[in-house]
Amino acid sequence: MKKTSVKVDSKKNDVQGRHTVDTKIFEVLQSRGYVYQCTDSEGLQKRLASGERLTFYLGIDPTADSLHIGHFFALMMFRHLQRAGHKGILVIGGATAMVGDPSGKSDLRKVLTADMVAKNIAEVGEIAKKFVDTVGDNAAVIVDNSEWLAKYSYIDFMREIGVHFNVAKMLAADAYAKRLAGGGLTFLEMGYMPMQAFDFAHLHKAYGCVLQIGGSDQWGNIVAGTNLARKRGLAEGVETKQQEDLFGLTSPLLLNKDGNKMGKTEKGALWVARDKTSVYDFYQYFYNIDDADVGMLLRLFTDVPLSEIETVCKQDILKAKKLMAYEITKLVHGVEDADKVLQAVAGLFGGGDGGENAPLSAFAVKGGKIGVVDLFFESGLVASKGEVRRLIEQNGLVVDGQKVASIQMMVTRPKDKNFVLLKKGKKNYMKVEFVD
RNA sequence: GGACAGUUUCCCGAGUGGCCAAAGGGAGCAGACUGUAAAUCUGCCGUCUCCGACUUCGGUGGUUCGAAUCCACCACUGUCCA
Repeated sequence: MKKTSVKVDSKKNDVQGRHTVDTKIFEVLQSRGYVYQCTDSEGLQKRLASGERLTFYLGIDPTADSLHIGHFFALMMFRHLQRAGHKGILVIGGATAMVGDPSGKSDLRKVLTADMVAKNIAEVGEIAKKFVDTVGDNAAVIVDNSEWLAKYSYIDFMREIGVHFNVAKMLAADAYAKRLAGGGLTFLEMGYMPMQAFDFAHLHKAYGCVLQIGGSDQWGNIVAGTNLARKRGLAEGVETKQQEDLFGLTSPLLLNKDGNKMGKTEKGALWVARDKTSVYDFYQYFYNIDDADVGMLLRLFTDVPLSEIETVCKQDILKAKKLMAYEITKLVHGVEDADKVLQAVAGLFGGGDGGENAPLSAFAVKGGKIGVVDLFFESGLVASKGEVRRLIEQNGLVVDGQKVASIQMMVTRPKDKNFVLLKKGKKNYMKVEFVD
């Protein structure tokens, strides 16, 4: 994996160790479209504008071994806040993943084994580091919530934390609505909210964390956290100072102009890890996005100034789209890979021969020739041989610029090179290498 | 623990003994038109040695010439009662 390219802006801190904080960060977040709900918008705005360095946190449950675009959204918010000079804590929910967040789900989550969770923790932490700066003066802290949750016994947790939860209120929360409507809400799932709420309360106590950010589906959990922290503060006699109020901030769901969730590709979710979604596919996903969504994506996932976004979208939507896809790819996969994709794309779609360096998935063929049907099927570009036949009938397959006309066709190793470029439809490419 | 309902191809959802590889919709794929966009039109959309054969309708067994459809048991999901 390449170096993480999150820069530390040292100018943000002066010599005395006093922190210079971007007091406009709330406005920045708002104008770029990150803000959906806030527990106390005015209060938070005031705190963020005060110039004081705040500690905030974002929790990610390692329920899968990679991150998808939804996480990316929250991590961008994290990045903005950290760059603005605030101190971030990234909580990897090793403990909460063992239970499973029911928020917004209509079915019970598959319960993960401890092994799976352990594996996911490592992977997710690794990827998150691309967005989260862990060095420098306001280095982010990455912690696993099992550090503090695992040591609790059931009885202690119920007595200390559970006592603060009103089930009637929990059930009224939007997060449980779908599970409740389905009628299958389990006690396990009810137990999730207190855990996450406890995270916030704990972080407040241990790190002075005052702000939790997350996706809109986290609203219920976040509010529960702010409430719990207050209640516990009182219960322990540590009266929470008024200005020490806790804040929650959520980002909207990432929807395209038709109101569908973004981040799905034909192969499933759009992943941040390159072995799950290749850099090329990642770039292509964004390039092929609807024109109407380009501005939004530029605001959310790039650092391009707002004024520039507006101009470029208005004047040249194709240029804007290209910029957006490139910038996002660069952010997630690094400059080198982003440039490589750009080069390949220029070749593939610009008429030249981009096959040579294209970061496309490759497939090796033994010997010098192979039938087209087998070739396309075995390369994995097409799911079944029947489909290969259909595609040939529909003129959808091309080998090295040559339309496949018959299922009988044989593909042979070219004389001047040792590979051949397969194309399915207009934009699905794959490289096939001939090996001996 | 008891009574009842359900489990269909990627998703939703028809199908109650042969006319079922299984209606319809969505998603997806390909072609035309374009800008690697959208919209629109057309075709495809279980697998294969593809004008024929094979395997699917929660699982296992059974009835029948013949079952996604009937019976038994099991599993899971849900509803109501305790």
